[in-house]
Amino acid sequence: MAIRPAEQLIHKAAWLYYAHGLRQDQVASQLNISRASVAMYLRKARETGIVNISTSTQLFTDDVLARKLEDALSLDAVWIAPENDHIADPSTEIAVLAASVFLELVKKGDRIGVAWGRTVYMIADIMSYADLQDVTVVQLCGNLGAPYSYRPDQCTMEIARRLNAKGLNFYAPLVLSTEELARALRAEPVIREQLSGVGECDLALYSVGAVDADSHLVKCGALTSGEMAELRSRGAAGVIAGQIIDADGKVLDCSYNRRVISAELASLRAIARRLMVVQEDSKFEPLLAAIAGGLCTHLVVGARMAQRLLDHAGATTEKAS
Amino acid sequence: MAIRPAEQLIHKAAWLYYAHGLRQDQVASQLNISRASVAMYLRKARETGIVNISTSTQLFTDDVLARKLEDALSLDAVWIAPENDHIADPSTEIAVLAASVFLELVKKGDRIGVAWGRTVYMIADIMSYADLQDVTVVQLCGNLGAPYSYRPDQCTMEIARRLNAKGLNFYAPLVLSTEELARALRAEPVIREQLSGVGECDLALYSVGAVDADSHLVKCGALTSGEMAELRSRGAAGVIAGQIIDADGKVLDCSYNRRVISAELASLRAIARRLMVVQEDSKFEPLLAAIAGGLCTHLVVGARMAQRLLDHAGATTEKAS
DNA sequence: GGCCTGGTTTGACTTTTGTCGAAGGCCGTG
DNA sequence: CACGGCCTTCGACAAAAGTCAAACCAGGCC
Repeated sequence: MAIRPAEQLIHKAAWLYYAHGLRQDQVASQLNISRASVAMYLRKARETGIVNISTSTQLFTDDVLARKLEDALSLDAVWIAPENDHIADPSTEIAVLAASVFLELVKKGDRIGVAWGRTVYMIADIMSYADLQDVTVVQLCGNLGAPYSYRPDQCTMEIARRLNAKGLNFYAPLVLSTEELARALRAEPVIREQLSGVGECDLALYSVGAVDADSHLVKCGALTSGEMAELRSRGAAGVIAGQIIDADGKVLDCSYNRRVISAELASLRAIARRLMVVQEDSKFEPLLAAIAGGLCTHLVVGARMAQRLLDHAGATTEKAS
Repeated sequence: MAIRPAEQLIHKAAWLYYAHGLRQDQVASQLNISRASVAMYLRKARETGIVNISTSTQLFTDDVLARKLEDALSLDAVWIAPENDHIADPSTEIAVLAASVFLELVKKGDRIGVAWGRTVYMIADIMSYADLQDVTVVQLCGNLGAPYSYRPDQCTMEIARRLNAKGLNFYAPLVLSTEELARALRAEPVIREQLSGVGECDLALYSVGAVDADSHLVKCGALTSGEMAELRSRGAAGVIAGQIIDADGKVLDCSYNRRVISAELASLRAIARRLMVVQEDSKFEPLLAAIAGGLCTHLVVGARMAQRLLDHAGATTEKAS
């Protein structure tokens, strides 16, 4: 597609201003337009990712706590969002951090798997725009048509839009009513192709869900709160990409899981960089399960959660020795 | 190494300002410092690459001319710096563009080979700072101790400094007086290791030198202008990483080349991304030679040079058909 | 202890940038 | 061809950011 003249101007203005360091009025006279227009073009350039302003997230990895956690849980990298005193909203803080970390982890040519949830959508919503060309964002699990604005396909699309990337979503329900139908659907070429493509991803972004009545699975009607309670008593510890896992991070053997259309945990584990983001303190056990299952290599959490994880890790190794 | 408190503050200020979008006075009151300090911290943050402002160089690849050149010369990507009307200084323009392109091509964990020359040093000098952690910059060829400020080791070091990367330079002379000594020196473990490490680079940055009396090789006394003229009559077409190549981009069979300590062209060609930058219009033949020898995959040139290259390519294919 | 020295920090000032309503074009439509 | 909607551009004003000399502080040295 040819670049529209307006876009040319935005590029030129951004180039002169940011690369050459001219002032806005100098840019304006170079391009024979008013300074106010330059200001507008520059705003657009920032909004569309033509210019990219990113801040290093080192501060949050360089923490002692973060280092200890990396060692204790043998993760590749951990970022810890502060939660002390005057941080207005810790969960937003975590999302902002996660968005930055995510953008730092994305490389050109990457294929990115994205799951679904409030956290992921919040990150997508906060994330600044970038101009990665040949990036593909794929949806990791089927849809939950629901009164929610953060459906799986929405998460995928929004992130793709922000990155200027190609979005690949598939429109299968997350969960079907019979195992038979799920099996048949998984065998469908379109679906099978999508699911097998997950293993070729370079980067994954997801959170972990809790197994309680507040879970989206319950809210969206995929499970009743009674069923959820039952699964819980049978060892359910968390939800990853729509699937229920036990405390070891293995897929729980249950009818629900067999009725789900989603990427297999094995293909998730095949993704080199798996970024997990957890906002809520209440998701301690689910997170432990996900970590136990080797479902994350990179982790973004709040300070309180980080402390709990470290305490827990310390306690278990102590017991072991 | 522990982060100094001052650096912590820079990080925090940058984070609040750029990631959260607070105003400077809001940042100031959050951190209990004056707004002026915040402004200073932010400048430092930009200068040290803690925040990264980069503008897409798409504008310069999306050119029709650039596309045609990519096809005609079968290069991976070509960037063309405009040279029309009110561009004050085309060669600076090319360097600025090259610096941006270079930064766009660098990925984390890369090993980067850097050659030497006025162009490369100018790029290094203009290039903005970045905070790549595990990047290594290696020197591609021996040193020319000389009254020049852009010696090979300087280029390497400066680029490493800007990227916050590790610089690996080796202190051997570029050219020795006897072939024997050169052979012996190349066999030295330190040198051999460095030279063999070149093949493992992911990215190379160099320009091409002309074979005339203005060449650095002559200016630095490695060759007399008489010798240079003689080599020229024997088919010398350009200089790459200190070595003289013929019109086909092959190493010229001559005593000088045998006395040089530098990366072999074969190991240069083994580098996946080879960014060549040419500023001077006079380097047309040397550039042709380098391209013929497959020594570049990515090219940054001025508009006039681009046009000449395209005309030339058109002429040769016409003749061939 | 007094006294430099180098680097921060500050308040006051200047310059630059963001924004807004109004005016000006451009294009498709009636 | 006039009209209205939509987007761009403009000038002027308000807000924000950059800058600088002076004050300040800590640490090393006499």
